[in-house]
Amino acid sequence: MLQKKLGQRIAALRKKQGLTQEALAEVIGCSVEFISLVERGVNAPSVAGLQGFADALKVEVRDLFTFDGRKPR
Amino acid sequence: MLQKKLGQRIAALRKKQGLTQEALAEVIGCSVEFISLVERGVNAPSVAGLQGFADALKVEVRDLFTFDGRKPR
DNA sequence: GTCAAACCCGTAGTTTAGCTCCGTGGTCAT
DNA sequence: ATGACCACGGAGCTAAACTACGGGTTTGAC
Repeated sequence: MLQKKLGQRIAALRKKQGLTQEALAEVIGCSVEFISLVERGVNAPSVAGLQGFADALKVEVRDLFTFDGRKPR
Repeated sequence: MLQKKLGQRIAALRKKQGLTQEALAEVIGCSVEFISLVERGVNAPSVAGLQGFADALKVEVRDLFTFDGRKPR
């Protein structure tokens, strides 16, 4: 449930940056397959990995957990 | 680095709730030792585990990654 | 000053999942 | 019909998430 939403959030942020899965993988330094797994919610990145995703997507880590219509405080 | 700050954040939230490590462990359903490891930044909870921590501490997951003086948007 | 609550910390162990590589096959546009 | 992008399966390695046990330190109350 959580990792599913996290994946969707990451996919959305990636597209907003105009990046392909492969490009994102290269920036982060991980495999393309892993990006796919994460975005589909099959796997979640480790906490250490979250930092890499946040950096690559140019957001704070907490923004990765800021979903849909929820207004950030 | 990240897990260190995460641990401090969790410890702070726990104390704000007036909970002991043991009490928190019982609510979450994990061992007391693990709480200790997490708060000291030795280990980080898995993404699935984060939900448990957030629930027990009565915050959103993203609030676990909202640190120090950083102003939330 | 002693007793206990709360916590730190080491060691050692099991199991999960984070993460990889390789390959296939589907879709869509060009 | 070729290439870019992605979903998906199988198969695997390894680090780390998580546990139990045991001892040791600080703190505060009495």
